[in-house]
Amino acid sequence: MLDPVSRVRRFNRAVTSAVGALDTSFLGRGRPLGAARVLNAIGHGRSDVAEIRDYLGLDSGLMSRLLRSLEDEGMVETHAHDDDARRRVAKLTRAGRREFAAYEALSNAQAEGFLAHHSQREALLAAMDMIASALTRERVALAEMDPQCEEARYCLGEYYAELGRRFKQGFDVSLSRDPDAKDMRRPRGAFIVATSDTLPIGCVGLKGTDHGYAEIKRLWVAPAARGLRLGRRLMDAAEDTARGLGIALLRLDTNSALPEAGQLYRTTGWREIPRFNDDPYPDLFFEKRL
Amino acid sequence: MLDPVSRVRRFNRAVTSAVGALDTSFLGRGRPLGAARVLNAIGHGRSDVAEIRDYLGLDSGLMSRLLRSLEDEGMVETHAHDDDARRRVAKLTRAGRREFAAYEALSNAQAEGFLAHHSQREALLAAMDMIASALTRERVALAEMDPQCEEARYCLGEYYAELGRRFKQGFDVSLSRDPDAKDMRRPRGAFIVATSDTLPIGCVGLKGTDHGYAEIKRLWVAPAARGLRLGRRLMDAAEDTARGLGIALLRLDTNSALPEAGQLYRTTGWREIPRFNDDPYPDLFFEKRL
DNA sequence: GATATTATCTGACTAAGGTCAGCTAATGCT
DNA sequence: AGCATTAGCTGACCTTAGTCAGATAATATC
Repeated sequence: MLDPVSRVRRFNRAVTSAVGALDTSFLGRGRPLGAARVLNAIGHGRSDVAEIRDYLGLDSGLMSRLLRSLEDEGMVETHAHDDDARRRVAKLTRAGRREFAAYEALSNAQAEGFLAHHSQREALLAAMDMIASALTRERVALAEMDPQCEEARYCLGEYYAELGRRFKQGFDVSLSRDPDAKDMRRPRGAFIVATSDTLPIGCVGLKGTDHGYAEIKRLWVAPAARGLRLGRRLMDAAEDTARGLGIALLRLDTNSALPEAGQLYRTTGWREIPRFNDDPYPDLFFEKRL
Repeated sequence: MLDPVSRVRRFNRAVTSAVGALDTSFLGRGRPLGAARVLNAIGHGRSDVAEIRDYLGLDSGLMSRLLRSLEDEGMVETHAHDDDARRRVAKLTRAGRREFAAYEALSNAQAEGFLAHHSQREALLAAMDMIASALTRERVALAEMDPQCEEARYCLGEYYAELGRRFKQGFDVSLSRDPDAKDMRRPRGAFIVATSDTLPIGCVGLKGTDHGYAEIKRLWVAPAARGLRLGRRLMDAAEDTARGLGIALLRLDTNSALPEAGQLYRTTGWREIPRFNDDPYPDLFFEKRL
């Protein structure tokens, strides 16, 4: 009853019936689930027939028939691909977009229903984020992004908020040596964001300098994604990027109030060095030769 | 991307594919899912055909055929019920028990796989408990249990641990006026446990005294189940039980370090009264006339 | 004892999902 | 130009899940 495996299995049971309920509500629109899935895949922007087939794991014959039935219903139109007339591209008709919106409304309603009447929404959402991250761990994607894009700004905002909570004296970005966005763009540096199924869950910045080394900045992992060794993956990616840019020496600063960060650096080949800047927040300094 | 509904839907997507993976692994044993479910239901102790049918939501014709196919495979034997020869009782054969064990092993392996390589197991399990409780909120069952049964002891252990964390001075059961188990058994009192799909998630004790009133003791709600208004449900059940036992006056003590408890009492008809015992831990005392 | 109710089973039927071999037309390669 | 490959389509077929109307036998009710 109380061992970890039983708890996971209890969770599985609870979730299985919830998933079944959503499927049932989808059936309410009078269309088999297979066709509804295809329609939704197209609505979410997947247009290439092969891409949809791959995403939904369908046999090509079945896919073809489902697409045909949606065409007969007037929900979908297909055209030959511009570059390759063998390939087909599907798009929603006006009626199809209306139908897709109805499915979206159902999904949203069930999500809202789940949150409704729960007085600890934020805790519940954090739990869901954590589980979704754990379940899709092997599908976490790292990608270089502009340090001023929406995803990056979200990560940095969360990062600053967390420093504010964890530093006794709080954290004020304007007092810190805020890296210039242009120093974290190629070819001087880079900014890497980890996303799990559209949700940003971590980031790291590689900041170019004019002093013969680059700096690692803004390493952050969302609370929901801790325990997945994402920090290590981000650092590996940042170091690889640095190597690719021909950078031979990396430095970083951190604070002893973030022990898990120091621990990560120490176990991945970083060497503690004396203070190399006058930023008021850090009290620990590291260096790594690539 | 970051609004609550998107986060719930991301969770749904993650979980849907995980559930599908478990179903697929079940298919690996060469038996359709329907038959596998019946076999597992029997393995988990459901023997009455009608009970299984009801649990799995199957049509009686379908159920009959699935049971027949399991019999043909030699996994299951059915007999007429002792008291009513119309009813049938199913039990696993030796081969059926072996097959059931194989399914159990699959379920356990996938649960263990989920937990494996995750360095924050306890946080992950707590998140799963919370979500499972929220999903099965309307299926939380309150039942009177013996205050010394396994479920009750688990709840009390968690309750003491939580007091230890929340009281500045810690909590030592032996210093508190630990209610005698016999005072929380009928007809003097009762002990009520809330369970969600086998997991105990809350409790409350009704302790009989010889002073013309009964006391509410050991009200506890698991962290994973907070926000579901379970505390209120437990209190309602305890008060109903007290009424049923002919008790006209209830008292309780609590501590201002547990503000949510005080809040609950104040909004449900309890009236603050002066200290009525010499227990060192409580600093707030309430009374309610039924 | 007759009649109604029940628990389960059987046969007939349907929908949905899925597989597979072969077809057509476009494209890539030499 | 000729051949192989690729993307998608079609027809034939199968399994699973599910529904529904009786049939059968045991039990409950009057």
